[in-house]
Amino acid sequence: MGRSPCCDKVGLKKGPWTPEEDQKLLAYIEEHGHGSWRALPAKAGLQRCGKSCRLRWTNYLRPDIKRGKFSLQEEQTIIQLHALLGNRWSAIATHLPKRTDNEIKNYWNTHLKKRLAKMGIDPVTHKPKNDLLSNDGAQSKNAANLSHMAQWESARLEAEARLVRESKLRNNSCSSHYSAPKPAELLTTAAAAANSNIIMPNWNNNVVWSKSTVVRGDLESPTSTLTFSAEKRSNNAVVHEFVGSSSASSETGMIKEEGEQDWKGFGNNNNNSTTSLNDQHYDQEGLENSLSFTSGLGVGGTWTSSTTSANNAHDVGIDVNIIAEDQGFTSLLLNNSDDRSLSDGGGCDSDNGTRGSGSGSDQHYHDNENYWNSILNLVNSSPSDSPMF
DNA sequence: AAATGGAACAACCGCCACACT
DNA sequence: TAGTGTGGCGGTTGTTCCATT
Repeated sequence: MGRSPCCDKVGLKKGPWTPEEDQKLLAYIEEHGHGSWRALPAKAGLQRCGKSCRLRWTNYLRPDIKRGKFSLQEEQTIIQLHALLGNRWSAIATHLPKRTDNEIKNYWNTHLKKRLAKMGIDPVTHKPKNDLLSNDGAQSKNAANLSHMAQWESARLEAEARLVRESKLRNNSCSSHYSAPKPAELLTTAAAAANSNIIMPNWNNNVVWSKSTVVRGDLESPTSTLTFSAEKRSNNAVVHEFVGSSSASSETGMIKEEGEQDWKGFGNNNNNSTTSLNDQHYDQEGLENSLSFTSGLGVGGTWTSSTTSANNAHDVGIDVNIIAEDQGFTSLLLNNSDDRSLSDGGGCDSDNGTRGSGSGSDQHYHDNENYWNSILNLVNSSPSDSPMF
């Protein structure tokens, strides 16, 4: 017996929502929470399917949604995260407070994609189109795809390794015999394959070249959302802590706003085994001045804010600690990137675009301190910190 | 003023993963 | 363990708005 489609009932309304419907849905959820979406329409007196209600709520009615024009900062973040994550809109949305994945997706398709294309950057690979056309186009494209895939694969392997590690640590908290494979070991192949250059544009018509060195965020497998490890302290786990400070406005950065927590009470029965960014224990009152979060990691190694380029990281954003969670892994990555220094977190400043006098591929891959630094800087820093704007 | 085409956005559809029985 | 229900995600489509001719 097959499963019946969500909206197969005759008589269910489709199409645009009316203000009355919105009101009904809003009122019901405010009073009862959404509970089971499937059951909601009947209870709320709506001739809609549950799925439609859920979409309407998550994409439009939720109070913690910011609508309207995307800021430059947001645009930049989207582009960079897209280069990193591909079309994982929900993951990208995690880093854009108050924006929905649908909105970001639409904005990408209608604005950013075209703009990148106009600038001669392939919106899929984030590489210059010339690059793809010259040499062997198909080969380059394949390499780019491979890059994305490799990043995914590396993230997936990392997540798996961590899960195994965590469960082992819990089960054998006192055992020292466990030797889960280090992420670096798991990732060697993927990391090597993923070592490719990605372009970061800015809207001043400078194309900023960067070389991705496959430093990775804490990505999960492609089928799940981008999350950060909010691991409980286990016996063997080293817990890195990053404390940043910022005067950034709430418009940028990964700041959790009031509404997000408020709505947790509305029947949200998600029991994700992982903790999303939104679940990080942000101290709301302290957001404006300081933020702290921890990331437990089961692999040895220490990291301070000065050991990576993210020395000017502010706020909460991509989990900087994780990038340097494993020195072995980091070393591997650094080696793969021709031992490029990461100490100068200048991000994607104009320096990186000054390649006019250069020649050949070396200039082509002109140091940008690396692509990830830019992402980190941009996502983590206030707009005023960004040389881009 | 009407027609047309493109842009922007809301909503739908199909698939998938996970939880539950 | 298989079957089923549910929610989430990404791709796509439909509709509306607006500028141009």
